[in-house]
Amino acid sequence: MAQILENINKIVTLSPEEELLFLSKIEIKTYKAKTVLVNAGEISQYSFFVNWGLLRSFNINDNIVEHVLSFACEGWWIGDMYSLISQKPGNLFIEVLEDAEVVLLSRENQNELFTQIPKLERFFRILTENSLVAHQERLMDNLSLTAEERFDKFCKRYPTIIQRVPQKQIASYIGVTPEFFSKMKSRLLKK
Amino acid sequence: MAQILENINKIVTLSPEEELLFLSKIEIKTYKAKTVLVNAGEISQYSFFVNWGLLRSFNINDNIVEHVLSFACEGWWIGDMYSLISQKPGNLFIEVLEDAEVVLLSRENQNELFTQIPKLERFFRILTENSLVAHQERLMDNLSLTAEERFDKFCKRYPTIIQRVPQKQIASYIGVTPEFFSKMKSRLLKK
DNA sequence: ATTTGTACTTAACCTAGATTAAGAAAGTAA
DNA sequence: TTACTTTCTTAATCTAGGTTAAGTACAAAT
Repeated sequence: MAQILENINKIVTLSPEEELLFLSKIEIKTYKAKTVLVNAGEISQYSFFVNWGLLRSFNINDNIVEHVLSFACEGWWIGDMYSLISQKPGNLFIEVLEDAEVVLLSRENQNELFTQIPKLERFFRILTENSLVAHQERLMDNLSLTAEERFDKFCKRYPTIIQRVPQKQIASYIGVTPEFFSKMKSRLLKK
Repeated sequence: MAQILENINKIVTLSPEEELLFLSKIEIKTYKAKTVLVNAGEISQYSFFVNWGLLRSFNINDNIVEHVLSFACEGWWIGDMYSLISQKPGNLFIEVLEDAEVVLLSRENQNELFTQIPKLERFFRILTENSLVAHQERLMDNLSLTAEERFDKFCKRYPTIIQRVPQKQIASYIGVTPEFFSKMKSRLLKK
């Protein structure tokens, strides 16, 4: 039930009172697959932590092509950070891919918690640092690796995701069309 | 002299004593152009804040091609975040492009400051959040925009950088070869 | 059971950008 | 001032990956 506390306590140590305070600030909801939690154009109010199930964030460009920014399964956070921190309309959609139980933490509550429990600000500071490093690496990979190499890295890094999402979404994540992904895959199988 | 304090006070408010404590934890150095502050393969110990001058971070892939991750001029931070937080050998080089005065903040001192002055942890949390958002956008841009559109965005976002660095490094930042960049540029001039 | 939609494949053709190579500018060092 | 190095340009050729289009394989919905 409180696996989110477990997740937090891997990085900082909350006292029982702090844990209670934290729990009083969150909501838990379950969603069916295909539910859209955040729409582009809206101002985001929530970060999401996945207890179980699977979500993704993506944008849609002018040519009506989707690009997957991230997947989030058990134990991962997801949100439209740009909209959350700027409080301007975001560019991301966040959608449920598999029925999911999700912890909702509102921006206001999060900011209150930051002053009430500095250790939580540390937790999110570290979380954000790790996310930044991952994005920097993905950016450099997109600049210097081939699609095949990016796919290879994706498989090693997120072996469980591959079984769980339609392959066109993996194609989108690594930055190729579904058609090319299919061609590449059959090429790899021949080896 | 203390423009770094000005920079911090735009986001959080330090008391005079906190400012003094902070100043006691940093070093200021000047470097000549072409100095390399961080080498790939080394474990990074410092974050850098640019008082004046210009730095860049980049990596070199297996084919000996450079890819610029970021530029940093007056008022910007730069560092090899991956190596700093993991304390493993990094993949980045950080190099001085124009003679520069730089504030050095060691990882140890930064961590001490985080506990001594929680507001500083907030400052860096917000800084990291903003950087993450910028990297997310750049990632999506690389997936969905043409080289020309990325160049256009770069010009609007960093108008001063263009005058100051060799164009092959802008090419590298937006993710094209110098030859293609040159072709694209002359194509744009004809319009 | 049949339609409807969504995911995946295959193949022909196309293009943005890479590669290779060579020369012109321009900065730097002696 | 000359020589050396680095940057930039131009042009021919090449390729990773995109586009278009048609067909297949399932699910899910009626």
